[in-house]
Amino acid sequence: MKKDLNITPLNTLSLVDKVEMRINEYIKNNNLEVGDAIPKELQFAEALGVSRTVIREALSRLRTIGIIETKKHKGMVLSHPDFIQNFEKVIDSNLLEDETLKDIFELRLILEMGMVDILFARKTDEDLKELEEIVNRMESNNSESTVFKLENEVAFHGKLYEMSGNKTLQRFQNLLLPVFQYVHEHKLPNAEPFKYSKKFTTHRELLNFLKDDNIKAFRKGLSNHLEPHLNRVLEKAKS
Amino acid sequence: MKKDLNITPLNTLSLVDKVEMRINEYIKNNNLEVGDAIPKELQFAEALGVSRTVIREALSRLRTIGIIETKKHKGMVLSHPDFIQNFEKVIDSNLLEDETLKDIFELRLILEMGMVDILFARKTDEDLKELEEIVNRMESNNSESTVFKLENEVAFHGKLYEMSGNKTLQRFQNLLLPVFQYVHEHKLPNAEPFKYSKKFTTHRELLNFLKDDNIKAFRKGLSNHLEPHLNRVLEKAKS
DNA sequence: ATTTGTTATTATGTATAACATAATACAAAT
DNA sequence: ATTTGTATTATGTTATACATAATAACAAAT
Repeated sequence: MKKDLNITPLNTLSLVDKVEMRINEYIKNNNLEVGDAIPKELQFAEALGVSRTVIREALSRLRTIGIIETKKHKGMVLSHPDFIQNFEKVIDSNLLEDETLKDIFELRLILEMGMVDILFARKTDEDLKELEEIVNRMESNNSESTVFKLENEVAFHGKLYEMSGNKTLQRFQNLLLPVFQYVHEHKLPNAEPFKYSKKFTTHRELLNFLKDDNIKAFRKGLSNHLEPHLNRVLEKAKS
Repeated sequence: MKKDLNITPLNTLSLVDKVEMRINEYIKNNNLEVGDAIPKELQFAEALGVSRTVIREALSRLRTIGIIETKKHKGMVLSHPDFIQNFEKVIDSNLLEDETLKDIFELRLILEMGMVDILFARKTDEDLKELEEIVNRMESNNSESTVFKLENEVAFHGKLYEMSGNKTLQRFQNLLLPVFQYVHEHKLPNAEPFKYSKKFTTHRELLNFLKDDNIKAFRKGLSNHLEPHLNRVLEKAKS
């Protein structure tokens, strides 16, 4: 029997919240760059008129997202935040929403389809040689061990990301992979046997398209290769 | 004249580091789910034999990455971490490495090229109507104001992401956009006049491909549309 | 009977003081 | 000249105390 007063509650920012903002401003306003030192905890505390406790918690937040680094017992300096690092903990927590998990599943497909141009622009002969070795292993390894199969699958696609030359993309995909596997196994309908509309494009064929510098065929082949996954998320869309 | 003793330094994890891990373990081992309450600060402090200060800093980290939420003066509960949220602060800090910035620039192109399949699977007539309105505005707005042009450009491509139906992708792209603009303007060589190898594909044409359900033409057109950007990152690759 | 006021309890927010420990610079010793 | 000792400094950690908001239980008022 709650009455909806339709009035927005006033947001009481905590001291730490405010201090965090102030320190961020301080860094920006002083045009500080990576490597530059920032004032000591006590200096901040005195300047802002709050206790060291509050300062420490605000600094702790900045440290958590990676924009400052503390040299123990020495001081703090600005540092390059790691774009990817925080994802790891988030993903590792197993607390993401189901919808987000599915979004991530799609994201991985999107990335792989979208990197084709860059992949072809940057692939080297050395890359292709390595990739061929992976494919060879996949074919020789007919032991049907599901674990090995998956391992090789990951190696193949992982190599593609590596070949893109985009480290952030590569790390991002590495992070997405476990989510992909998880959603694949637990969150999507009608898991296995999938009927391909056409012939299934093998890893060997994909490799050959790369070697022949045939981007069109590769794109089509990759699309075909990923079709079962893609279809599952698209089926969902229709229902 | 450093002597290399060939002995690995012992990693001195701070108490907070350890406590953070312990609390993470606690959550996992007890199979706690979103919405579940976690013990009070004092209970943690007592159980782990450390001061409340340390507990608070560890909890602060978990709060920063979004896996717990504290109801002031009441207690803490597990919450869905926001996959994107942490990026905002990182990007806003202006402290990312140049290489990461360029990676992100590419990432945005990759996303846009890669989402075509999903885009076509999910687009609705309503979407197309909205998109058409945007294109109409773009064409009528011949005031040549760079600001307006950019605004419309953003609206058009933003709408494409919205049409993908993938909220995470959409938010991700929104985050990437300012980086994209920044790199576009400050970090890449030979900025403007770009000679298209073929005829430039306009927004109107892209819209029509969508309406005609012509995915092939759209893909090609989008590739052409993004060519100047793509070429710039690929030029870089060769040098 | 419902609302309002009172009170006690609890948990987080904040402040303060103190000590531990590692990094650094510099003096002292050999 | 290199090593060793020492003072200083800044962060890491603990302990204690109080402020404040949420909650519940119950009394008082209409």
